[in-house]
Amino acid sequence: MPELPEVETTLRGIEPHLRHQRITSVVVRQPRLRWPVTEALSRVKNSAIHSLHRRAKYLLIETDHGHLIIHLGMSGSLRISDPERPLRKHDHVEFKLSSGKVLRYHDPRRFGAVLLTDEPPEQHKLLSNLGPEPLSADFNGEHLFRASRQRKIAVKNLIMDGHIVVGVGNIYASEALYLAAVRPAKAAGRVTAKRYDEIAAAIKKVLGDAISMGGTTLRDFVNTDGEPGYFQQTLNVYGRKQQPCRQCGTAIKLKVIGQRSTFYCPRCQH
DNA sequence: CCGGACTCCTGGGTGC
DNA sequence: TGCACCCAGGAGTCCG
Repeated sequence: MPELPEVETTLRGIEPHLRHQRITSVVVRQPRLRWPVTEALSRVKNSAIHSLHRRAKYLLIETDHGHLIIHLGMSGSLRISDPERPLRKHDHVEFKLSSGKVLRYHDPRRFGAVLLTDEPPEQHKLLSNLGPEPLSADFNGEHLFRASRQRKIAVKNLIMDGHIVVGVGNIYASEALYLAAVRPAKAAGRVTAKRYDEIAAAIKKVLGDAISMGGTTLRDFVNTDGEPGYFQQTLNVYGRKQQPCRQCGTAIKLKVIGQRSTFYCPRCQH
């Protein structure tokens, strides 16, 4: 399940293979993704790729004929491949490149998206109301503190709200709150400024470490079937229900918050 | 505006 | 080994 570090790792993996390329054709095998992949996508045929960027978990590919906006949902991946390589089940969209390689979008659960927009991507409605990037200087404890006043939602839901800060998925939300020693269910409006400093720092650490890890284990994105080095970092709480806390030995608890599994140490986190 | 529920989908795990 | 069942999850959308 790609979280922000995996999306960043994907970007870094495919970027060298797409830079200075032209898209020579587009094949859509399964148009039913999060939003239908329409015929309009074929407009990128015969256009040059100028740049790749990431905003939140969206990959943005600038071409002569608009920006491709790609989201991996929770099971999506992008891979550079040789065209004669056999298709895998769920290889839904393919871009042929002037290099002779192809970029394949693969997504078993089809929660992802492949869109094309004429607008500057930051003005697209999916991107226009997003909060700051978690690793940017705009994101800090003060930002969280201000955004959380009068809010009754659980602090975990606050940090997972893309309007507040982008890129904090379910796994890293639990991990960051563990590092910050804050109970996930605590009302966001009742968390102090000081503790938001710790939460912001923990988010930066968890995501930053995961990106470094992705970078160091980055596989060749060409012709690999395996996933790149996702989740190699040691998780402290996520998925560790009933297992001992690494700091104090207390059994890790599982609690569903906002329909999502949430893990925490009842002794270390308050 | 806010909070919470619902929704899309398939693979993997479990229990019988 | 097969089958029914349940669950996971990003994030947009809807409802009260």
